[in-house]
Amino acid sequence: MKGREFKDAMYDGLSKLLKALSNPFRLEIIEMLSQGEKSVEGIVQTTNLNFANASQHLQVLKNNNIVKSRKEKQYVYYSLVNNEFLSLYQQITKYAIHEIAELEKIMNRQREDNKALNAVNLDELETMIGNEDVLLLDVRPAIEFEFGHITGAISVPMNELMTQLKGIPLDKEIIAYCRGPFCVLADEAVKLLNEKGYHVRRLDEGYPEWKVKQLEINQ
Amino acid sequence: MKGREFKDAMYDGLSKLLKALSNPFRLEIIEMLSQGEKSVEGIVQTTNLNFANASQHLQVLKNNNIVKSRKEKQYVYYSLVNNEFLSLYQQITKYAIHEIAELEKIMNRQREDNKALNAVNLDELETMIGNEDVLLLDVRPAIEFEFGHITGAISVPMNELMTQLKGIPLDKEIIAYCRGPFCVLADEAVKLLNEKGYHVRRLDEGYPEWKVKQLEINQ
DNA sequence: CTATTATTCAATAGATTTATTGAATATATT
DNA sequence: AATATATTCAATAAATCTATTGAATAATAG
Repeated sequence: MKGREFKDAMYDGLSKLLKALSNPFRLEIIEMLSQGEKSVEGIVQTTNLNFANASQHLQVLKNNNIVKSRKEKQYVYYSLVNNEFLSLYQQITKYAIHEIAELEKIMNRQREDNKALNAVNLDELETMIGNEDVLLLDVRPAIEFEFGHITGAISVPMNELMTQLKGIPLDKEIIAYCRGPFCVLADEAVKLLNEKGYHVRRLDEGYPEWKVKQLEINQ
Repeated sequence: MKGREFKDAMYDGLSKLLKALSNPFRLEIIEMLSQGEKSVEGIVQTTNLNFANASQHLQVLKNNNIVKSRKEKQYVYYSLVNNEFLSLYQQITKYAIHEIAELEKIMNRQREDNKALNAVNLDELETMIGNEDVLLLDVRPAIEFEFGHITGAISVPMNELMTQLKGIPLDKEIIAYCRGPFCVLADEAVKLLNEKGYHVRRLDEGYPEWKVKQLEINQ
């Protein structure tokens, strides 16, 4: 293989990976799968995609080694191929949030609207964990909490927050978190709890980011 | 802005960045610009693109805040927008090389063909720098060496290697490097020098990777 | 002022990507 | 066996991306 052919082959392969990532729906699917495996139906429920379309996007991700699948009964469960990919995805989103001015602006407006501007970051969270006066609140759906959650968190899914208010102490500092920086569940939780008089902030990232950070610490 | 609109806006913005990156020629342009600024003609010379096409790809990169340009006389000089982007690009390529089996295979074959399999990595290089018996050889074009090079390296552009052989000592361990992991200049240098009896290996990455590593160390 | 060089613009055809639709397949339930 | 459910497949039209071509612009040199 001549030098030119080699370069072409490498850039071709790299661009195929990036092409597979360069679609907003597929990015959203990746975020969903970074919470744990999901059936196609699970994907359909939390995105605006129909079955055939979701399946098609999942094929693209699978053909590019971004997700893998296993079949159980009539269901096909998809999940991210490994933590290395998850880490790469997070590095890309982190860059986008901090270096693309337009995205930074949109994000600030979203957080402002939901009184979630003074978010806690993962480093700050670390110093707070174990503190008796801090309550870590996971507002994702229960199934995602079961697949994995930040140590010490309690699960109160966003759609049950109103009915479970009595279980949440008014005198603690509450940190709400969800799927990641693009997830709005924690924003909604902050807004709602704030109006009820709670002292609450959101984590600026989510469970998958915490998980990757733990992996890096323990390696 | 409703939660759904927010998510859509963020994933849209992120996918636009990735779309701008998902073209093999644009990736090659990025690698060229990570050596320092270049005029459109400079890009045309080292890629297989014609002027209009190169200019078009450069516009795409510019519109997505990946490169910036300045005009001097009749020339337009393009460069990467900042080191944060350079670092992201390198993280993506690093993932591709190590986690995409097909690319890893192609790369190993390329290195095997050019006797460059036992490459030195940046950590190993660090322990060798300053050693009197090690000669660090930059085989990129002279202009790229001038824009920046690894401390202590000497410049012998690949196309002058044959004529400058007498200046290269036979008794030293030689480490050749060039633009990065996809660059074949160092492979060719290893092959040529090897056949002439030199003790030579290549750096598995290139000058831009060394530069980003220095930035991280000094921050 | 004219010619030359570097770059961009504009138009277009071909290739690729995507959403939609309806049918096909596979597994479980009755 | 018949039905229901979950998923994939196949075909297609619309949208987008890309390379090519030739013209337009801008700066310099003669």
